Amino acid sequence: MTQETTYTIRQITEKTGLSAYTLRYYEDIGLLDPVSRAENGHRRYDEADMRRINMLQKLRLTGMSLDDIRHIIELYRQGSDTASTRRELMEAHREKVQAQINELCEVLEFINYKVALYSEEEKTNDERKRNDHELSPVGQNGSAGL
Amino acid sequence: MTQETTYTIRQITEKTGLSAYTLRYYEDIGLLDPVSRAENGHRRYDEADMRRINMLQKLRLTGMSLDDIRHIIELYRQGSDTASTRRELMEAHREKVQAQINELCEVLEFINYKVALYSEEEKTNDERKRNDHELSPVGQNGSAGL
DNA sequence: GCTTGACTTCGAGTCAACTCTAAGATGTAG
DNA sequence: CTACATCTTAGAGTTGACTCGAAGTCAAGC
Repeated sequence: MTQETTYTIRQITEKTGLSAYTLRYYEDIGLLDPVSRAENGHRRYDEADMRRINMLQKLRLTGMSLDDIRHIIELYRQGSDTASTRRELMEAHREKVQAQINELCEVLEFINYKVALYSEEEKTNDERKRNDHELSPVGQNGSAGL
Repeated sequence: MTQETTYTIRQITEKTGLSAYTLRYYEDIGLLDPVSRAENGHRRYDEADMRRINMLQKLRLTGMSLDDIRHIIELYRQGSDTASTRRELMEAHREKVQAQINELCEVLEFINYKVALYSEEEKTNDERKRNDHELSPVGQNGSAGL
């Protein structure tokens, strides 16, 4: 049989950006299946582990809790009878992610507005400085919030 | 002078969805300026407080830490000399938010892929069930990850 | 006058998700 | 053989962001 390529925990930390602590933690709490070992007891991750970790990271990015992720993995382990439940969970999650994206886009607008406001304040401020020795002070920026 | 409209903490919880605990906490750690009080010592939030809270919520949505938000507020309190620093911080944050949006869009793709995969699995599964009494089993879905 | 309800304070408690410590095994380089 | 790096474990500690408990004040209604 062709030997499958495997990775040490260190290699996984480099590939994923997750710490070794976190990788062991994920395994402890059942997000990863027990990772196979070299003769000395060190972990050897395989491609399937890598795919699982990738999936974890994607779902974590969207703010899904480790508990919810574990739930889906649990269902997966129970076989293809759970496919429709998994699909439903994913569809529900898709709505949440879409909502997140929409919110973030709104905040992006807001940030753009703030940047413009601060730029304006900078300009006004510079002007005041230039004229400080002969002209009266200019009013504070009269704008909203912060 | 025209009396400015003010709000009780309860009204603010209703408007913002933040708990009263959280509102007091935000004030304690300096995210809100000390809120003015009624004669009985109860908080009376004004429009400026509302705007600040709105801003806080928007930035929190993007995952900015309370500490970073406080830093910007601190700068704001120091006056318009800090406008350029604030602008730079906001521009840096804008990049992060843009990156977040991009990542979330990628994950959305991934989720769509998973939904399709699970749907496929469902279908195959149903078929297997329908034929269970006379046909041989069908192979597991041979696909990636989870 | 007594109860109810909305608030107040301060300090402590909770939760998720790590993150680290300590002690020990193994492997490689000098 | 010694030194050092890299892993192992179980369990404790940390962080950020709340969240709550206890005790007290105050106004309105019965």
